[in-house]
Amino acid sequence: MSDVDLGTAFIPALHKPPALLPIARHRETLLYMIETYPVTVVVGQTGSGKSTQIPQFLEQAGWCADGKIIAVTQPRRVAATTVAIRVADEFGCEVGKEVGYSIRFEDVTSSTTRIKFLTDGLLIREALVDPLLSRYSVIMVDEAHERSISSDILLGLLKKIRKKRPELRIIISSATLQAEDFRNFFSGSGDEKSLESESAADIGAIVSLEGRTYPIDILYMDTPAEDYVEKAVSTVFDIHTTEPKGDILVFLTGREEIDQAVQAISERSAQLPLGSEAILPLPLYAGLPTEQQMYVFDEAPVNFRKVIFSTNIAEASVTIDGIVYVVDCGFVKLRAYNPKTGIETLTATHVSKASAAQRAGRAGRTKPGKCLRLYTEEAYQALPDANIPEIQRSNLAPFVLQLKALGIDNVLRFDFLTPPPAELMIKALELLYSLGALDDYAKLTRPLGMRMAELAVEPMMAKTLLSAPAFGCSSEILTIAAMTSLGGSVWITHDGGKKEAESARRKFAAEEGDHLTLLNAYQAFVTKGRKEARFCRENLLNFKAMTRAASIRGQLRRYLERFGLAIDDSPAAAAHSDPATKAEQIRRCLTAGYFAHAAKMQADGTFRNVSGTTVLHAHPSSLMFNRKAEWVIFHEVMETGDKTYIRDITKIEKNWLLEYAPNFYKTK
DNA sequence: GAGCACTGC
Repeated sequence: MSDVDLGTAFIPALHKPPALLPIARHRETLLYMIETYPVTVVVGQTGSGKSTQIPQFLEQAGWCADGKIIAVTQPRRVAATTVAIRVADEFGCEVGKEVGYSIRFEDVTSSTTRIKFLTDGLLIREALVDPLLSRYSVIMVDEAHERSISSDILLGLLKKIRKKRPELRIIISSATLQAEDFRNFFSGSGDEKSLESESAADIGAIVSLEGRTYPIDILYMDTPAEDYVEKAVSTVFDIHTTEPKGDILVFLTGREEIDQAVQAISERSAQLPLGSEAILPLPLYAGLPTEQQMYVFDEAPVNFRKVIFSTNIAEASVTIDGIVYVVDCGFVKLRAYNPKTGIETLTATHVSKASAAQRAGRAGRTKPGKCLRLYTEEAYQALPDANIPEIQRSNLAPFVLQLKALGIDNVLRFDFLTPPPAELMIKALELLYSLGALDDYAKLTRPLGMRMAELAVEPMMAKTLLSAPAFGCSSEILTIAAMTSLGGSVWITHDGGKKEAESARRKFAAEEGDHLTLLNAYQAFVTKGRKEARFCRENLLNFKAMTRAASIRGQLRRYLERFGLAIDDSPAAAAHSDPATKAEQIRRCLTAGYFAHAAKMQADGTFRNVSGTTVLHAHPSSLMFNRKAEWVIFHEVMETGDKTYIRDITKIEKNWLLEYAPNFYKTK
C-alpha cells in the first residue's frame, strides 16, 4: 500500500496560465544566468513554477538543438509523472512525445522527447551506461534541499562530469536558503590541498523567485505540552469553536498516535453544542489502503470541518488544498542506521526548523493561514536548522556499490555534499567485501560485483540472486527477491481484521519460514489466482503489491538473462522437482546472501545475533513469531521503541554459515 | 504474544 497511485490527485488544483506565474518575469534573467554560468541555483517556494517553466524556457531558447535533452530529476515517482503530465499539457503535446517521463518500469519517452522528467535514482543508473550523461544539455536537480541520498550522490557525480563536459548546464532547485552551500560545493575543488578552486562567482549564479503563498500566522505555546497527542486534539477543538471556516492539518509521528487522535475526536464530538458545525477527522499515513488515503482529497460535507491527522507524508509528498490551519506536534519519526550493530532504528525526534517551516507552509496555499506549534518559541529556537542528510544516517552499501560500478574506486574521497561518517563507509565496504563484490584491494570484482551493482536490489539480495543458478533455484529466488522488495505490503490488514490476516497467511504458510511463505503466495497468485483481483481479496493479498511484484520479478529476470544465467521457470520444471529438495536449495541460497543476518533462537523464544550481543524479536507478522527454530537468517532488522524486530525469517542449518561465509565467521 | 515516518533503482 505504500505503492500509492494517487495519480491525478497530486496535480495542484491551482492552474494559473503560465504567463501569470511570477517566474515569467524572471525568464530573461534565468536564461542569461544559465547561458553564462555552468551552475545555476534557483531558490523558489512551492508554486513558483520553477519545475514546470524552466525546462520550457530552455527548450524554447534552443537548448535541445542537435537532439540534446533537458533532464529534470525528482526525488519521487509521483512528482516525475505528474509534473511531466502538466508540462506536456502546457507544451501542447502528448506525454511521451516532446515531453516525457521515465521512472522504474515506466519509460514514457520517445526519440522526439526534448524535456524528460525522471527520478534522481534513475539518472544515476543511466550513468552506468553513459558515464558523462552525454544525451543531456541541461540537468536540473529539483528539490535538492530535501537532501535525499540519491540527489546528494547525483550532485557529486555532476560535479565530476562538469569537469569533463564544460558545456553541460546544471540547475539546482531548492526551496530553502541553502543556495550558497550548493554553489560553494560546485566551486570547491573537493581537495583541500589543491589551489585550483575556481571562485564561486565564476561557477555559479543564484536566482531567487518569489512564491505564490499567503501569509501565515505562527503561534507557539506558553508552556511545553505534556502529551502532544492530547494537546493536538484539544487544539483542534479550540480552532473549531473559535476560528472561521477552513480545514485543519495536524502533524503527528505515526499510525498509533493518528488512530488515537481520530478516535478521540469522534468520541468528544458529541460534546459540541447542538446545531454547531461537526468535525470530520481523517487519518493519513502510508500504510493506509489507497481508497482511505483518497478521502483526504474530498471536500468535507456541508456543515463539517475536515481535520486531517497525518504523518510526515503531508509535509512534502502529498499536497492537500484548502488547508487553513496547521497544528504541528514538533516531532517526526526518522530512520537511522547504526554502523556498529548494523541495525536500523526508527525513532521519534525533534523536527528541524526547515521542516517546521515546510509544515507551516501547508496552511497558506489558498488563503492566509495559521500554524499552531505545540511547543514553545524557546524550543523552536533550539531546533536544528535542517535534518541530518540521509547520506549521514543510512546503510551505504548499495550506494558504495553503485559508485564503484561508476568507476569511482576511492569512495572515501568521493566529493560528497556532506561526507558520511567514516564508520558508515567502512561498514559498507566490509559488507561488500564479505559478499565478494569487492576484492582485497577494495576493487569491484567482475563479474560478481559489477552484476550486483546492476541489479536493482540491495547487495545481500543481489548476491542471493546471483548465487541462485548454482543452487538450482533461480526461479524461486527471483520470486522471493521481488516479494521481499515490496517491504511488507503484501498482506492487507484491515482494522480489527488481525485474526483474518493471520489465517489468510496460514494458507500459504511454509514450515521453513517467511521466504517460502511469500513464494507460495506469489505462485498461487500467478497460477490459481490467474492474477485476479478477486483471488487477492479472498486471500487478503494486496493486489497492487502483487502486481508490482510481478513487474519487479520480470525486471530481475531480464537482468539474469542478460548475464547469461539459466532460469527455468516453466511449470514442468516446478512439477519435476522434489519440494523438500527445492526448499533446501532455497534456504542454502538465502544463507549464501544473508549470512550476515543470522540469529539463533533462545529458550525463551527470542533470538540472539551471532556474537550474542543483541536480543532480537521475531516481528509479530512473521511465521517465526510463535514457532520453534534454531538457526535462522532474516531479511531485515529494525529497532522501534524499546525492541529490536527481525522480519522475513527462514530456518537454516548452522554449518551452512561456515560453508558459505567461512571468512566472515572465522574471526568471530 | 504484538505492530513501520517517507522515498528510490
